[in-house]
Order: sequence, then structure tokens, then C-alpha cells
Amino acid sequence: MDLSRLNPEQRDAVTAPRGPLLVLAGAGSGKTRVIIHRIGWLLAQGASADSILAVTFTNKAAAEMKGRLLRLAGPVAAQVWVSTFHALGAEVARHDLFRLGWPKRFAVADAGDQLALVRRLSRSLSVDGRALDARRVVAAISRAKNAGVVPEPSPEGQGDDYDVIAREVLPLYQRALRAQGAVDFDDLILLPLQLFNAYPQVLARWRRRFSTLLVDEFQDTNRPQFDFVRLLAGKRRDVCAVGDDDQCIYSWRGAEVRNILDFHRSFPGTQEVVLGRNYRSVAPVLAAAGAVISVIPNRRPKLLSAERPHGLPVQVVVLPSEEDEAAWVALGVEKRLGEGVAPEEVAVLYRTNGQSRPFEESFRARSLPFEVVGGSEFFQQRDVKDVVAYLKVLANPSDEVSLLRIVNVPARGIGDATMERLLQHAQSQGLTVQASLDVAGAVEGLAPGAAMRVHSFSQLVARMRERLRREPMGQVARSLLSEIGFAEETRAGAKDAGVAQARMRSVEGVLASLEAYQSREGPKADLISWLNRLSLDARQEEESPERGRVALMTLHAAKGLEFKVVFLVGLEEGFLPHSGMQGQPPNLDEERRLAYVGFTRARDELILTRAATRMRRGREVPRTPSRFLLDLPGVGVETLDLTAAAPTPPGPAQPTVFARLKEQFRSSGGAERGSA
DNA sequence: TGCAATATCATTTTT
DNA sequence: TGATATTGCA
Repeated sequence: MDLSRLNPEQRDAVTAPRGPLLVLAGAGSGKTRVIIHRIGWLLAQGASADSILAVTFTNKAAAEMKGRLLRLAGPVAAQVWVSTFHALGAEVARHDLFRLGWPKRFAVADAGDQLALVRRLSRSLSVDGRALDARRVVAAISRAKNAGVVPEPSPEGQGDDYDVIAREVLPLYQRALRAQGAVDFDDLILLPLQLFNAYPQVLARWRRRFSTLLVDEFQDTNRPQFDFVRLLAGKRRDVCAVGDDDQCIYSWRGAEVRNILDFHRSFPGTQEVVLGRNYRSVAPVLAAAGAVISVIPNRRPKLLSAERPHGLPVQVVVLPSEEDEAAWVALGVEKRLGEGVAPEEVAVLYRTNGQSRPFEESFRARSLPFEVVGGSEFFQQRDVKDVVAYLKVLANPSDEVSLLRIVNVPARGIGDATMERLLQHAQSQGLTVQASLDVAGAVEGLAPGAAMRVHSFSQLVARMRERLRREPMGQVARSLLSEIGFAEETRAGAKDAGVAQARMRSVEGVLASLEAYQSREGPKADLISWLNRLSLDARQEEESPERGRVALMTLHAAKGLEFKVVFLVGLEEGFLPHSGMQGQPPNLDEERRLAYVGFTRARDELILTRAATRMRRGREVPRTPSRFLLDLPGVGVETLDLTAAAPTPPGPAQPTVFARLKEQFRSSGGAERGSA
């Protein structure tokens, strides 16, 4: 193991004796590098590769870590288990969840499934006469579940209305999930915890399996995840936790910074290493980031030293409108690419997924290669959701949420009234909804015509399920779609041919992914495992990480990554800091940390942009600059205001705006500035 | 019952 | 602005 390229602190962390170890690593201080090298060092010390477990939060981080590990330590590293918390939980559940009453092959409910289920369960409930916001109920349910393994009765009147409602809905929700043989994302951690607590032999087995744990981004663990780690570590307590309290950006998901700040209290005798040298960003970028984060009270003060003292100043650019912002960024990107910067070294970061649209359009207009990372937009598309729901119904007869979604898609004369009857019947007879469909003929009060249509639908499902036993699942899926006339339906429903084509392409993407999975996994591939993969890793369509493309993504998605040039856009009040949800006060400290994470992604160049006005609900609304801009230092920051010189003419966006901007971009020097 | 036209209404972040 | 709930008509 070559440790010569590590600095003394990094080397301390890498070679620390086994046992509890906390690495507090400032942004860009070589955090991942330390984890990788520590694994390499452990292997060199004779640890067996398959006894090492490295846990991360995102699949992307896991894949990245695995790749770097293989490069450092060679093929033996393939045996090291690198996984996300949720994938690990799913693995534990796969073996033993039947002990808690779930079927051997359980399904994972995704956000859409949760939403649909909660909508159904809480239809009759209301707050102040207003219908419930199902998304807030889901959020509150998740909050309640993650508050602790044992739900603690909390004093009445505490928390907002939705927390109270969640307590009411939670038992129904949980029962419904179990009845459908499904778990949600939170359960992937909570249920394994329950297993560990209730079945010592299960815990013992996993403890035997892994003797060493390494956890990245520890500041983002929530209480159940922390308990999971602690239980798994057992008496050996061989846990290496790596993280940075300044980068805690998931407190809305229950992340407890205390898990990292009080680590030594849970693991007495912890050795602590602080990594404070930043090798990533040039000094002006680091100074700006430091200025934004240092305002937060009660943080553990850190000195991040800049190891790259020289560099371009941070640029702040004000544009007249959001189109102009997008056009200007596209031009800036084009310019860098022209200078030889690789596309994958450039990123456009924003606070919310919804902000990506104008940039996608301006990039397309300039023919720039880009990729919208995450976004999950693909699986939000109606047709994609429909197709996936069909497959879920085939895979899991008790999946009522999906069944209700597709029973009348495309319209086949099974309307609300019919379904209402069938649901009632199922309820009163103690049948599953699926079963009540199968016996539609015998259901009281159902029109004969309706019963016949229902019958032919359940025949269709039964037939497809039967074929699934013998034929490749991709083939069955295709003939299912052709049988229900999906293509024709889509063509007829779309406004124009282009839209229809795009929608068909999406569906084709699902089928292609299914078939790819099948040929990769061979005979053991089945629908349920494909569907679980789908929910655990929504980005699995592309096998190879997109090279040669500019990344467009949220600040959250950018955590842990770095780029030569970063455009952080929309630095306006309401976006960054974000204006919270419906009157709920935003967590300003967290928004600040989010900005900090964004700033520190940049190695050479950081460009902050904002628009003076933005189309909001169809109206043009003036925008206030982000308060974070006020905290920027006077030195090493350069402001470029393009609003006064380029007033946006009224009416629809005009090509002249763009042309004028382009001209200005050239004459103002754009990015051609001397070093600071 | 189904579907089209009309009213309403919200707007984070992710596994 | 664009997506979804609701109404009203066939």
C-alpha cells in the first residue's frame, strides 16, 4: 500500500488501529481518498475483503467508491461490500423479513406508491375542512417512523397538524403496506433493525459476515441508520465514520448532526482525525464558501486551509430573466468547452429539479452535450408509471395501488362506480381487491355489462401471468402492451406526433431496461427483483456513467462530486435559501450549508448567477438577490450586472435578447479574466 | 359511465 | 404556467 501521496493527517486516519475512528473531513480534504486507502491498508494488513463493509448514501457514491477501490487495490477489492444503507437493508430483509410476516419476495413501494396509498387511506380525513395534502402526510409519516424504532407517545398539541394526522394514518398505512407484501424506503432500515432486535441469531449472522464497517457522509445518518451501524458493529466496534458537519443537508430526512458530533460518546475511546487541508478549490472559491458557512452559530469551527492559493475570482452574474440566465450559462459553457475543458468537468447546479428546464432548452439550442442527473423525471411520466404499474400487478397480485391505477388504463369501461362496488365487496368479504375482480360476476349490485368488462380484464391479467412462467418477461410485457393497444392509445391521446413519439420512446426505455436486466441476470431474473432494483436505483437505465456531458443537477445530488467549473444558478431568495413549504419556516442554516456544498464542488471556477425577474405562475415576478450573496467577501469576487444594459423588451422572449447578450458576453470579456 | 371542458391550485431536497 | 380536481354533458 502506497501511502506516500497522503498528507500526515490522512495517513493517520488510514493507518489508525482498528476500533472506533472518526474522521472529520472538511470539503475537498480527501475524504473518499482516505476511505479507499484505509480499505486498501486493511487488506494489506491481511483483512479478508469480504469482511469489509463500506456504506454510502447514494448509489452513485457507492459505484464511484467501488471503482476507485478496484483501481487502488486490484481485483481482490471486488469482494469488498460497497453499498447504500437502503440496499444493505434490503439485503438483510430479503433473507429474514418473512419472520415479521412479509412474503419471501416483498415489493418496495416507491414515492408514487406511497402517495397513492396515503391518498386512498386519508380520503375522508381533512384539516379545517380542506382536503389533506397527501405529500405532507407522507412526509409526516416518514418523520414519525424515523423518530425512533419504538414510536414514543408524544404529548398532545405538539408538532403540526400533519404530525397528528400521521399518527392516525400510520397504523392503517403500515397494515395496508404489509397486506400488499410491500415495504417503503424507511422500512428498509427499520424492519432490519426490528429483525436484529427480535432475532439475535439474525444479528449474529450479519455480525459474523462483516468485521469492519466504514461509513461515508456520516453527518447525514438518521437515528435508525445510526442504530443499524451500532448494532452491526457489536462489541468489536470497528467503525470508521467519515463526514463533515458543515455538509449536513438531510436534516429534513431525520439526519442528526449529533451522530457525528457525539460519536465519541456512543463509542468511547474513539480516535479522531481532522482533515483540514483543502486540495480541491482555488482560494477565492474557498474564501467565498467559508464566508457563507461561517455565519452559522454553534458550529464546530474549522480552519480549511487553501492548498491552491491562486485562481480566478468567483463571478456573480445578474441577468434580466431566466431565459437570459440559461442562455448566458450555455454560452459560458460553450466557451469553456472551446478552450478545451472536458464537458464532464462542468456542472450546472440548482436548488430544485424544476429549475433545470430553461437550461435544458438553452443547451439544446446550442447543441451542447448535457445530462440531467437524477431528476427522476423519467419515472414520473404518466406512461412510464402506467407500464410499471402493469408489471407490478403481474408480479404481485396483492399490489392494490397499482391495480387501481391501471384497471381502467386505457379506458375499458371500468369506472369509479364499478370499482367502488368491488372495493366494498372486497372489504365486506375479506377478499383482496384482485380476488373481488375475479369474482365480479357474483358481486351484488354490479351491472352485468360492467361485470363482463371486469371479467375480461382479470382474464387478461391471469393470461399474462401464466405466460410469464414460461416466456421471457420482456416478451410478455411487449405482447401485453400490444394487446391493450398501448401504442394506438398513446398516438391518439397525444397532441402531435412528436409528443406521441417521445412518449413511446419512454415506454420503449422501460422495456429495454427490462430486457437488459433479463439478459444480464439470465434465468434467475424475475419481475419482482427487477422492480426492486428499479426502486432502489432509479438511475439504472444507463449502465455507463455518462462521459462527455455537462451535468445538470440539484445541489443535493452534487454532494460528494467535484468539477473544474461550476455554475450555481438561481441565487435568489426563495430558491436559495428556499422558501420552505407553505409557511413552514425554512431551515436557513441548512440552506446555507447547501450553498456551501455547492460552492465547494468547484475546483477552478465558480460562477454564481441570478435572474432579476422570473416567470412565476405565468406572471413575471421581480426577484430578490439571495442573502447569501451579501456574505461574500469583497476580495476575490467579481460582479457582472447585465440587467441595465440589456432590458428585456415586453412580450415573448426574442432572439435579439440572446444576440445582444452574446455580444455583451464577448465585449465584457466573459470568463477571460486574469488571475486574482 | 366516460370524457371533455372548466376551475383550481400549488410550487424542495432523496433512498 | 402547467398539472390535477371537478363539473357538466353525451
